[in-house]
Amino acid sequence: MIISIDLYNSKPAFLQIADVVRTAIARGALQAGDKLPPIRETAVNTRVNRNTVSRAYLELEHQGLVQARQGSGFFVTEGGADQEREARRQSVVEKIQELLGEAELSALSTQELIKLVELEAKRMQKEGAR
Amino acid sequence: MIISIDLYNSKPAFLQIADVVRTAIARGALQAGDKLPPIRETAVNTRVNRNTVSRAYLELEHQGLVQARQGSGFFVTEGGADQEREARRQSVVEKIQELLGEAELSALSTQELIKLVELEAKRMQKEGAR
Amino acid sequence: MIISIDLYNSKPAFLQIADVVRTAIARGALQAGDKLPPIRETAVNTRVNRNTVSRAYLELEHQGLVQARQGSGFFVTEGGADQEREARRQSVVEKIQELLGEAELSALSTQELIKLVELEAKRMQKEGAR
Amino acid sequence: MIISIDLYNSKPAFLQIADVVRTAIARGALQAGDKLPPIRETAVNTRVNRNTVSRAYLELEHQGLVQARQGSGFFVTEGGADQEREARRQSVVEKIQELLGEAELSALSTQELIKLVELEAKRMQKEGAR
DNA sequence: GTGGTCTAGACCACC
DNA sequence: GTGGTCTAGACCACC
Repeated sequence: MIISIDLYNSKPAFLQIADVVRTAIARGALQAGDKLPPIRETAVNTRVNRNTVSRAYLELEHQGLVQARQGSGFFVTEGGADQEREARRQSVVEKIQELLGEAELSALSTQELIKLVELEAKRMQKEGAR
Repeated sequence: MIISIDLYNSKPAFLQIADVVRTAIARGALQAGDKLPPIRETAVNTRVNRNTVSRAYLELEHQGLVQARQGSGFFVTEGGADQEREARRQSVVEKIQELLGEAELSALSTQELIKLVELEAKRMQKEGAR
Repeated sequence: MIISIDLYNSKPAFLQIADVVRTAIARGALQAGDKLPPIRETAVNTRVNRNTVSRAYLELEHQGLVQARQGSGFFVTEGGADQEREARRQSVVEKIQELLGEAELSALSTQELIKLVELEAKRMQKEGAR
Repeated sequence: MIISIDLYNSKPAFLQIADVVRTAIARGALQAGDKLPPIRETAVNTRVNRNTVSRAYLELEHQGLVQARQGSGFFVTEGGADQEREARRQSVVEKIQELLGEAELSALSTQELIKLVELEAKRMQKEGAR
């Protein structure tokens, strides 16, 4: 796994790095027990100081997604994937609630909203297939 | 129709007033040809200066949702409701696209997303029924 | 660029100010990216309150000709000049249609009308040269 | 010649009647010495009181376009057509001046203006031919 | 320094 | 009664 970020993005580099790892865990690209790329290696790949990568990994450790083993590296924890997926599910649920509120204020029924979701999902699939 | 706003909200008062009217138009509470509450009346109800209400109504006029008739008041235009509903639909579609993007990064399938939408819709219905 | 208006004109001051700027954009005196004179400066030059200038600039922003940048000023937008020129061309076409209708009711042929246009154009050129 | 007007038009009936006659004179449909339709007849055709028609005809007499002959009717005067055509020409010239002024403020050259006049003239001819 | 929002109050035009 | 324009002045946010 190679981590790369966008240095021109205004989002702090350490947050971007943490996000990339979180997404990899959520999607199963990194599974329980898997080793994260070493700090030095990620620092080179992202053209960022080692301290910045360190901060990103510590962030993930505080969150309980990964765990450092002295002299060996960072490893994905047992419940990490489930925890991250649950957090993302929560965030999606919140956005859905906003969406439903907005739909209600727009005279859009839930039926129509779901149709729109299906429609857009198909459109994205097609575009992704290109 | 009585317009009221939240003076402690950081959102400018004139925008809040415009939004209340826009929503009323989108939902059909104010229909084509209907008269908006007079500027002075809304100023009293919202505890805001006449100029501020004036600005809100002017905003809606620029948008083509209402039209002023000198000495008579502001009236909802013919195509106003359709225009506003279409704008809101567009905004909902954009949020759906964001949501689908996020769902994909979270290993959430479209099927699961739609189930979540249905679930939340039911929950909100229940809460609304209370 | 210095904006000045006629305070004794019955046309509202904010419209006069907006028209001066619109004309400057149409003629290329203000080009895409150019900064408008600051609100306070124009208020002094036109002997009008800041709010009045503000309203004029807001009008232009609603129209898409200029754009405000917080703490920096108002700037002419990319497509502003083209948009304004097209609008003016449209307005001229409408006046030409009226003129042709009137000419027809006056037993004036199109040929004669065009001769009149050329004649008047020359007269104005001479007067402008003085 | 039958005179008819639009009773729902906000323009006063007597002015509408006078305009119809003036246009007929300018176009040569009514020539020097020709008799205008009798007041009573025009009153019936326009569904208007005889006094109103009378006022219209008097207006034209004041202008020197027609002349009453006791017990006989109203007749187009000798110089009437020329006078009316000159007046209309003058009015057209004034509108052309406005147009040229506007064109100048819009970065439209006289050449382009004349092209627009020719273009619109052709368009109107085609539409009239239909 | 630059724009954004708001108030209180004046005077006007149209109805 | 209803909207339209304007002033003088306040306080704020972004730079």
